[in-house]
Amino acid sequence: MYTNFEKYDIILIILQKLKGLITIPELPEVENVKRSLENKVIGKTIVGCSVINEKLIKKPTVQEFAKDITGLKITYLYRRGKYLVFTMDFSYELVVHLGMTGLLIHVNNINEIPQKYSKHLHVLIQLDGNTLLCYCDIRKFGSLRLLRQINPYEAIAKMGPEPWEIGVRKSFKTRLSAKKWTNKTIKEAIMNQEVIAGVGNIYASEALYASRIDPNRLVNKITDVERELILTNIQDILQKSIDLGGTSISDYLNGEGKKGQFQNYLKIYGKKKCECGADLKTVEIKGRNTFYCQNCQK
DNA sequence: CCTCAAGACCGGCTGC
DNA sequence: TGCAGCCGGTCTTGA
Repeated sequence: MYTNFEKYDIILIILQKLKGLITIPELPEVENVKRSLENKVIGKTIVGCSVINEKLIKKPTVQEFAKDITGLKITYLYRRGKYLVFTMDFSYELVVHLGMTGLLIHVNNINEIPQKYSKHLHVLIQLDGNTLLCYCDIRKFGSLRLLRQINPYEAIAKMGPEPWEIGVRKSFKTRLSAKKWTNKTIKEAIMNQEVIAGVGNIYASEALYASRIDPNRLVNKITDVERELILTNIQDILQKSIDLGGTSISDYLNGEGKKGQFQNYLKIYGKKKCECGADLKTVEIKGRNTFYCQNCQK
């Protein structure tokens, strides 16, 4: 089926099967969506909008969303954490979150949407030049918000630093030192978007494994050196995944059937055994499945 | 007013 | 074949 992708402008590839688990769009995947999409949509004017499933439109009302977005020109596209933000004329912003199974795809015709997603098409945005920006979502965990720039989206306003922004080390450590985290586990803390942007369940597990730190440890027991190490590993792992994710999308477009290379570098998430040979443990932290090695992570 | 844990939201998939 | 339960990012709810 991958050969079919050759003629499609696939913007996001998700649902890579991994021992019963799935990869969901976290920072690296959303970054690749942004890079793939920006050249296609910047400068385009929205000439129409159809909302098939109203549940995904969070702001404003569905009727207002479709009416207000029509006629706006997309001037810029950026990523903030796991959110995609389309900057528009007249100080509007379209804020999109892909949830777990969101797909943003730019096509000439809705028939080009992969079959798997076509029955989960929820929002159709017509661009000038007769192309379509489609939002599909199997589990409907995603969201679209059309906002005025003067009223920033709260989740983004209070979001922690981007992993590579200037001052991230200081900001990360300051936020991690907040009273609310002292008796929480380190994994829960780094998964929270207010501590650092873009880290989800998979990358939290991987970064803590790379840091040799037990995800169950409480934040107030994590030394300053260890906090630095965690941030460094978050940066390295996310960057590597961004780079590999780009390769993956390119492979799909080329119809080579490759599933991307990032999963080949996973050390812990979804695994049964550690590289050291020990059986991995799983524990539920904040309702999320957490993998770690009792031998390597202390 | 605040914090915060738990529940809700979903449907493809697995396993019994 | 049927169906309960798993999975998880974010928002909502209620204590």
